[in-house]
Amino acid sequence: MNESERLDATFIALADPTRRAILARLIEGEATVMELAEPFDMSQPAISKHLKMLERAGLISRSRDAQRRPCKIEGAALKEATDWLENYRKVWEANFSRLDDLLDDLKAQRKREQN
Amino acid sequence: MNESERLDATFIALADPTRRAILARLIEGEATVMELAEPFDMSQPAISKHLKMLERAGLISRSRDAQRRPCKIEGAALKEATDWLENYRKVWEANFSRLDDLLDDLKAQRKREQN
DNA sequence: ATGATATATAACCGATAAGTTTGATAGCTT
DNA sequence: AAGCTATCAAACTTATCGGTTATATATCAT
Repeated sequence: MNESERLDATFIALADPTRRAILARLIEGEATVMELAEPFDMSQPAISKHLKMLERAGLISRSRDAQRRPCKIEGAALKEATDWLENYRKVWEANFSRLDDLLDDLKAQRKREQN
Repeated sequence: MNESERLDATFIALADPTRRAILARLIEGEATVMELAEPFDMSQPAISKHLKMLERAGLISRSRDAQRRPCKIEGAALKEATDWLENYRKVWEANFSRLDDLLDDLKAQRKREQN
C-alpha cells in the first residue's frame, strides 16, 4: 500500500461511528472481540468486519490469547492521518491569516488616504 | 447533522484521492469546476459529484460568478476532523508514555531487588 | 472424545459510491 | 433569437459497505 491507499483505508475506517466508538474503547486498553461487541446492538460478525477494516488501515493490531484475539490500538496510522490533516489546516490557516493581513493593509491604506 | 454525522461525512469525503487532490488544489485559492476537473482523466459530472460530497461535509463552499460556481475550501470541517484525531492521538500517546513509565519503574525495581 | 467458548468465513441483501452517457438549465455573446 | 460555455441532474452499471444468518475453526474444559 502506498501513502494514498493508506490514507484511503484510514479515512474510510474512521468514517463510521461504530468504528470510532471501538477506537474510543481501545484507547483505554486492549479488549477482546466479545468485549468490544458488548455495547453494540449488532452481531459478532458485524464487529469482526469492523475490526478487519480497522486492522487493514493499521489503526489496530491483534494478538492471541487462547481462543481470544485481543485488539489494541496502533498509533502510526492515527499519526499519518493526523499529520495529513494538520498540514492542510496549517496551510489553510496561513492563507487565511495572509488574507487577514491583506484586509488590515487595505484598512490602513484607506485610513491613510482619508488624512 | 449532529457531530457524529458531520464526522462521518468529513472522513468519507477525505477517503478518496481525487477529493484530497481537489482540496490540495483549493488550498491555493478558489477554482471553478472546469479548472478543478482539468487535471483529472474523468468526466465533468464525476467531478461535480466529488464536489457535492466535499460540500456536504462542509469542506468547501460555492459561490456564483455568471455561469461559473467557484469553489473555496472551508476551514471549520477540516478543524473538526483534525481536532477529533488530535485528541485521540494525544490520549494514545499519553497512555503510551504511561506504559513507558511503568516499564521504567519495573526495570528500576528489578535493579533494586538485585542489590 | 465431547461440548462450550471465541472468533472467522461465506453467502446473501439492500443501500450507497464512483463512474459513465445523455440531456437539461442558466448565463454569456453576437 | 441562436449558439456557446459552465454546470447540474437523471438514469444506468459495477463495486463496496454494513448488516444479517449459518457454518467452520480453534482452543479450552471436562
